[in-house]
Amino acid sequence: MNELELAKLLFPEVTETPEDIEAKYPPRQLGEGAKVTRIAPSPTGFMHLGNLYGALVDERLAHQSGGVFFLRIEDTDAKRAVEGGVRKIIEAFRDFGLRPDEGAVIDGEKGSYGPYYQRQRKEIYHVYAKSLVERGYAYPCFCTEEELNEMRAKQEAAKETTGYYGKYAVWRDASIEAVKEALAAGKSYCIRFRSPGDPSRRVKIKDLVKGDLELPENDQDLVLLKSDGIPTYHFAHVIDDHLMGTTHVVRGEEWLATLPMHLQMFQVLGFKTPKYLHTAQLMKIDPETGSKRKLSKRKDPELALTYYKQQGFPVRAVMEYLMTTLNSNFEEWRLANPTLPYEQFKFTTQKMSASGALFDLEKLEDVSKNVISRMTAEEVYDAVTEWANEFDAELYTLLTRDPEYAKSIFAIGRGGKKPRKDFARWEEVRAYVSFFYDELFVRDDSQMPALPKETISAVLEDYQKIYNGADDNSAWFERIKSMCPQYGLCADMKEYKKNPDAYAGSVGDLSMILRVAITGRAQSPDLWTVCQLLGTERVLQRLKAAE
RNA sequence: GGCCCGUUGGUCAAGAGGUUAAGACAUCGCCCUUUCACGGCGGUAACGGGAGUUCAAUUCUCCCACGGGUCACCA
Repeated sequence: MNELELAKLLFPEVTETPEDIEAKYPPRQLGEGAKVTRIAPSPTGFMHLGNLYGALVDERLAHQSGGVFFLRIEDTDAKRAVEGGVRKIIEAFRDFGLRPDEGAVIDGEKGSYGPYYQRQRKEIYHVYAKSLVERGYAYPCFCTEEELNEMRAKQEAAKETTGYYGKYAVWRDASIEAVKEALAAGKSYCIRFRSPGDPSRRVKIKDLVKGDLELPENDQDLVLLKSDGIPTYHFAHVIDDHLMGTTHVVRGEEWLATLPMHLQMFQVLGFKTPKYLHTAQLMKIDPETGSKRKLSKRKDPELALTYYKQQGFPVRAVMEYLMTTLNSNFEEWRLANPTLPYEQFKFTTQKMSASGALFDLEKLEDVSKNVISRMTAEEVYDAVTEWANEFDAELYTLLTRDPEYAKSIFAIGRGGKKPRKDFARWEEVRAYVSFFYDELFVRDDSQMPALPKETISAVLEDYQKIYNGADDNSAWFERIKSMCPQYGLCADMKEYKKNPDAYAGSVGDLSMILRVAITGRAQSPDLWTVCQLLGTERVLQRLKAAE
């Protein structure tokens, strides 16, 4: 078989050589140890937590080392592409604060190692494919889908390894006449790799997450170019990451099985192999079966990035949560450095876990509460209104009607050494602030203390007479205490705890009556502060309404 | 089924031959307190099983079990 003739026959349009292409992608001029990483999603229109998880590793690795982090769109599968999918990807990364230095952007792309859309790189792949044919490392295969299915069925029945390899690689050693004949007949074909591998031999590779690996060599004649001339992931990965100068490939561990293929191609093409990081899958406990399983797009809404946006988790909270699962020493660092941005944490691949992390929503909420507690009232206000503008129109209207009032609500218990942690998501703000707005206020009388109705009514009525909005915190509380004796309540909690039977109740009960009347519920921030914000008129109104 | 990866409390996890087997979340109790929250103190709770190597194994080796992944002209 004449390889040169075959190559010319298959790729008449290709005039360039690999050397020509290489010349257009000079090595990057970066500092010592600078890492080049990439996030390479398919435009399926669905961004999930796993994408973000990997992207954060990429971003940190690159930016921590003075390297480059770029976004490449893997749109080689026309069937799965979704209208507007690319836009969603770009927006999702932007929303979560991950900024690629190069690659696809909203209207086009930036950077000099493009194109960053694989469909636009067709000619490049063809140059390398042609070169492989010339060198005897690739050949056309005219098998139809039916033929391949049949072959697989036979292999399964015979309990043999399935696939296109060895004696099953029927076009591997076809004569040039046979190829010409098939071509003349207009048969559809793909270009396959002529694998030099032998599965009884093993390849050794050190994965930065998984450690030392020993895998059987690949002997599958995988498809390089599909019949439409577009490459498969495998071929595109090798060519692109070589040309774009990727130093570290971060991807999910589902790629481990095909790693030997990729290593083999890097070798045959004479490319330097990048470092690999195969990250563990994010798992969750299936509520139905109770067992651990991979997060699934279909079953788990919390996997979609849009879920976090809707729920109103602050971006930083999601990123910090991801950091805690990514690097086990992050939490320790965070405790020691409560106010530093996570970007200052030294992220290392050594601390990455090789086993799959269970996604833990409760932990996320805890992280989120901490993140929110560190924000200023102003920042909370901005974030909540931005969220409400999209997801809760009524709340948005109420908050923006009087921004200063809203900010003073968020300022309660904030800024000190022990900030309150009332909510983890913006979605919870509505309930939290409800009693500050008459439109949202609801009183739950079942929260009233177990005292006779007459006592409760009397307290409410009497308090209206003596309430003074000008009281400071201690004068305010003294006044409440002074009311106690007339209802047989104990004004001193310590005394009450010693002799609970001597009294009908305590100042705590009296306070609770007022609390429920004013806030509608048994839990609220400091009542005096709440009253100050509500203003005398509304306080009296609510006391009266509760009588 | 073949191949590959993984397995420390309910969850995330540190530990890399000799430890009272960290810490965080969750949970429970106590304290602080007019409620809640915050905070403080304390409790319950773990090395999947079996062989082997060794004076010593959670840590090394092998087998098993379990969980996961992968076996496409999808990524």
